Amino acid sequence: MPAAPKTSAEDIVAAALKLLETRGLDAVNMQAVAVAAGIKGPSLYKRYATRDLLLDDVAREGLLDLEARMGPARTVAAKARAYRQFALERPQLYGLLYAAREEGGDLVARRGEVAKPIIEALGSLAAARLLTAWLHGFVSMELAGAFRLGGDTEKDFEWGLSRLLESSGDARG
Amino acid sequence: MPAAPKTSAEDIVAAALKLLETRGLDAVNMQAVAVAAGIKGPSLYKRYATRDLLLDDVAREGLLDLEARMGPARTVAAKARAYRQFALERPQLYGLLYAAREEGGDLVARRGEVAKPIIEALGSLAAARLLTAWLHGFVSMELAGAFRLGGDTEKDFEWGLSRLLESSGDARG
DNA sequence: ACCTGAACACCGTTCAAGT
DNA sequence: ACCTGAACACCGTTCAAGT
Repeated sequence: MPAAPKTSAEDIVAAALKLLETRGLDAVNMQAVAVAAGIKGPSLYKRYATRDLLLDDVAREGLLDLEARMGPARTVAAKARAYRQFALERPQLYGLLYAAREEGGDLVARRGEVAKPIIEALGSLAAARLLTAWLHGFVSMELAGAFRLGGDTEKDFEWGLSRLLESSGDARG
Repeated sequence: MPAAPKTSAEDIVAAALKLLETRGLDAVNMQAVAVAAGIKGPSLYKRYATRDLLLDDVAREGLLDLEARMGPARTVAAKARAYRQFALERPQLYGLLYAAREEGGDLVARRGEVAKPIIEALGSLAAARLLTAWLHGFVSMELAGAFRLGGDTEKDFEWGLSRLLESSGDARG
């Protein structure tokens, strides 16, 4: 007899995302995700052959959220601020986005999608790499507590941003 | 009867570092590190209460290596190149350096030490944060394969570096 | 087709006992 | 003091059996 699914791909990824932000990456284990999605651990393997593949899908969903967040921002500066806000609001998810895993997956390509609007707006691959590297580095270090001692992180972000956008023709957001 | 140690802190960290670079972070487990250092798994807990504390010590050693590598470089540009070379040569170790773990540890402070010479040379905390954020972001993305498609990574690095050091009074290395 | 309980391997960690 | 074997908990993963 054909069997009715008790859950869906959306529910599974949503359950994993919730566990990730509320209890951290370690809490996103196959058993916990499965139960949160209404099934048992082993059943999850019908959909994801390994935990890494599940995490890839979680990251993919996170990248879509990030793109949606940056999309409406018209200037590069506004996109950069939206990027940072996303990382500050969902630090565990942001950490997952840049934790390289599966070789076979297309995560690397999907990460590249985030940078595309910036490359187009700046009109230069080198300039886009300068900005995106700084952006990723800045929020990574901020999340890791690297700026804990002294200084005004907010001001440093804005200062760096305007410094990097100098003479690049981007309207100030 | 007092018992003679079969190994030393140096041997343990060295064994862990070797496992890290040759077989990745997952291979740095308590059993494997212990055996590589000449003892059995449970004995390692006499020196490190948890695996995370062992990894903290490995990261601490890695940061000392990184500082030693950057030390001789006289200009900020040369320090930045040394930083990148270190990351490219020891990617697994570099990944470990910036993977936040123990709250109680002093790793965050030790990471700050690496930036100190750059802050001093540039004479501005904001300018140092701009450069170190870009540096960390650039090599992180490079290691993660973000620059896989198109462009000349080497040239982009040099371009970004000179762009960031413009009008900062740093002699070209 | 999809779900489940039972089982296995591996790893972090503890502990009582050895020297 | 430091080392060890045995044991436990937890988790990723497999599999035979259910519907």
